[in-house]
Amino acid sequence: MDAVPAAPVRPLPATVRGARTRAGLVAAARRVFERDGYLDAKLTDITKAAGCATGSFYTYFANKEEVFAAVLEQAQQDMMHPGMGRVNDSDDPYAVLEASNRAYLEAYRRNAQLMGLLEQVAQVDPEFRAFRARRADAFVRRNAAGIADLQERGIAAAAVDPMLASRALSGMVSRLAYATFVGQESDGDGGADFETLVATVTLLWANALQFQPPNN
Amino acid sequence: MDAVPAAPVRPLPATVRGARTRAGLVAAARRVFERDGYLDAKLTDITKAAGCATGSFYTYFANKEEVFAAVLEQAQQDMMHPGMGRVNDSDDPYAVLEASNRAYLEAYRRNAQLMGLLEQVAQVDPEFRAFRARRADAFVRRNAAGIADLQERGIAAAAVDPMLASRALSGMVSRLAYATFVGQESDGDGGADFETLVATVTLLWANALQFQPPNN
Amino acid sequence: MDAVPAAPVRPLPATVRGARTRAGLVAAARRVFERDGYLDAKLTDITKAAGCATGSFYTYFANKEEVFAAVLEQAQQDMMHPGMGRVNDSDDPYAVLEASNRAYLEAYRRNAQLMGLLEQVAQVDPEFRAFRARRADAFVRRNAAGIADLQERGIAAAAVDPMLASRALSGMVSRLAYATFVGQESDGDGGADFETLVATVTLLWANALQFQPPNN
Amino acid sequence: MDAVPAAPVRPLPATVRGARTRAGLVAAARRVFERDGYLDAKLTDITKAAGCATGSFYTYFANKEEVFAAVLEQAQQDMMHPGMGRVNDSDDPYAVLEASNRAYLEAYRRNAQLMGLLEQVAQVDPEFRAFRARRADAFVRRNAAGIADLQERGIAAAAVDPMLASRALSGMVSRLAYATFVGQESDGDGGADFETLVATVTLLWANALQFQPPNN
DNA sequence: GATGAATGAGGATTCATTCAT
DNA sequence: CATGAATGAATCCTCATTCAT
Repeated sequence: MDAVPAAPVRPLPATVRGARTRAGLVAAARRVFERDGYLDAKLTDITKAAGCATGSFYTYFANKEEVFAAVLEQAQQDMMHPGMGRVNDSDDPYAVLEASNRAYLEAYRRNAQLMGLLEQVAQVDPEFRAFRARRADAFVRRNAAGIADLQERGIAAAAVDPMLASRALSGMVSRLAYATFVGQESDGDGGADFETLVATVTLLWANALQFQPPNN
Repeated sequence: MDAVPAAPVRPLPATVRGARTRAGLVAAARRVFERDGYLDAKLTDITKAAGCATGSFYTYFANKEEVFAAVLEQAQQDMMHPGMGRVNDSDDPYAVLEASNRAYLEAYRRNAQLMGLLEQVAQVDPEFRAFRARRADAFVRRNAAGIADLQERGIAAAAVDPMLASRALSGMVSRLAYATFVGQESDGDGGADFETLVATVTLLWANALQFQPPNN
Repeated sequence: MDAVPAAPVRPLPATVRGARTRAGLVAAARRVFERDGYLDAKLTDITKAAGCATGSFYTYFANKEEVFAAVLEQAQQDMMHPGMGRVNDSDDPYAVLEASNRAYLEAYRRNAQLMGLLEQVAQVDPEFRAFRARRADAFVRRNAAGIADLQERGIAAAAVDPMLASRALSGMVSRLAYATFVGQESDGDGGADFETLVATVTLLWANALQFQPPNN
Repeated sequence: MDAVPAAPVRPLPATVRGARTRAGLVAAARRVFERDGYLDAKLTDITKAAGCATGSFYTYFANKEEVFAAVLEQAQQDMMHPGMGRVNDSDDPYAVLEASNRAYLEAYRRNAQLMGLLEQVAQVDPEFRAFRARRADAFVRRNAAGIADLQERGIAAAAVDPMLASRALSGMVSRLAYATFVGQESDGDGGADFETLVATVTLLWANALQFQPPNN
């Protein structure tokens, strides 16, 4: 589920050589994309960086979108953010929330360049716009479920629609992640240190939902 | 202040005719941009839409960026969001916050297409990236000042760095605005009705900062 | 005689204001041509430099060639080189030759930029190519007549066709003038000092024709 | 040494087909340049003449300058003028001089169109202006060395600075070559026959330096 | 599978010249 | 006479994609 777009079940290379070439292209593509941006990346730059001929590209991909999809796919596992799926744990909800936020922000930071790239591509290619929307939506839904659960258990006291609240709060986190890790531009600091980030975001989130102290 | 980029003090047309042509071009540009997106907009489409010759475009603008800057400039007043600058009013802080959020979201909704466009252009043109960053920063700072004020007055009880909190909460609002008004994509509703939006966002914000009930 | 081309008897301005505008345009044109070169000079730069409207240009000139012709015409008097027309003077032929060369080189030096311009325009516009050829030819013929005269009088002993010799020797001088005063490029010295130039050129010329010492 | 400009070590085609196409483009370019002149030559005319697509041009050259450089390069060997480098031969200096002049003029005549083209391009493109200057300078220096040698050996009696004399006399020859072979313009003859040219130029040169009869 | 040359549609940009005011 | 906005033909150059070797 959540398949990367533009990947029409092209059979993976049969030969070992083929696999190597394809892998080289994907790696080169990621490098070139991160260096030049998606739009300014030329297919020939990618093949040049991969050390193979222009034509070889088309043995494995139909176009730029497809390589980008492959790059994304390759990074997916790492980008999978745990979310708040396990909020109804025996653990302290606040701690769970904090762990979730930390995991999300860490993953974002690790793949910051790629996330920035995805943002760029989404502005340009409808398929990736949809892809991004799907991912965001999954994240939002997971968090919405968590919120609803906390509300039911009386831990989140705020009387808000879980879905809308999740949209707002999940957005708050992802926005901050983008601003901090991608849009650094020049500043140098701009963003507080990582732990402060996690702590603040978690606190705001918990406050917003009016987390109640565990009653026991 | 907060000048739109790529606008190197090109003298405005001296003649009435010139002013009319220029205005026509800006209007046409906005239409074409909103219809085709920034990247797919052809200069000739703009002149065609404006009903003038290709060359006339270059009487007023050096390139696409410059017209886009002009489009932006023309929309600036309306996009000016009041912010929370007057939080320390005699009014109820919660009401002030709500008014501020409503104003922001209304302005965003009114200029949704343009905001989407700006997002797109920012991904492509560093000057507009900087411009967007400047605007966002101004918004964040204003809100940070408001938060600090509320903290001093004991109304906002949460022990958070005002700047970071503002970054997070301002981001929450703008992100939601973008998702709601620009990224509607397909779903018919997707977003709750406008008033619910305002109410929820305001509630989450106030909760996050632990607004205290007015003591009287 | 020796009319500058592209000057189709356009009536000079009737009004005083007109005369002033025209003069301003010619002066501005010379400045712009010398600064940007003929090809890169834009008509609008000229009008801008002259401080008048684009359209005004066409009140006095039909195109770039015509202004350039006017610029040339205005400089003609100064560029008129005395030549060797008076070689059969009572004066010492060597002294006459030297005076002639000095005069030519001085005139060239004074109008070096313009001469370079003319060279450039001649490469581009057939009319000015012809003009330059006419001027060169006149110079050559005058010198050829001088040479023939000296030969008849037994002063120039070399048995050469006067016309061909003049072509060679006149070319020698003008070439050196161009190389020295126009094509300096970078060197800094490149050319010996002016008097050495005159002396050497004169000596070579006299030697080439085997000037005989005055027999008396 | 004496590299043609604008040729940034673009690797020559790897394939035979590539070499053929490139060669075809260079040949076509020369034809078009000679037909239309450098400035009026359109890139598409060149590809059309070469029978290939517009884009193929850019596989081998970045722009007009680069093809022109290639055309020049291809003609270099033939344009290499022997000069007077071997004046201190056992041969009769006069004969050596004459041979040198003949060789120079023959090479010039063979490549007259190209020389004219170079003159034109030099007026327009600084890189080629420098190139022309370099070539001219090499020629001048070689001849200056020859003159100095003759002076030392007492053959050239004229008391002139060898460098300046070479500048003048080399210029005389090249100027005459240009006037004769390139600037023919209209006149049917204009220039005497080739042998007369060689003889006259040689005589004037030898006289100018006051060649002494071999003493034996 | 790999190679890399060939393709060519498509769009931005320039600037001399006109002409209504 | 002066003004300056409007015109639009004309070219350069890019680069994703194909295909013969």
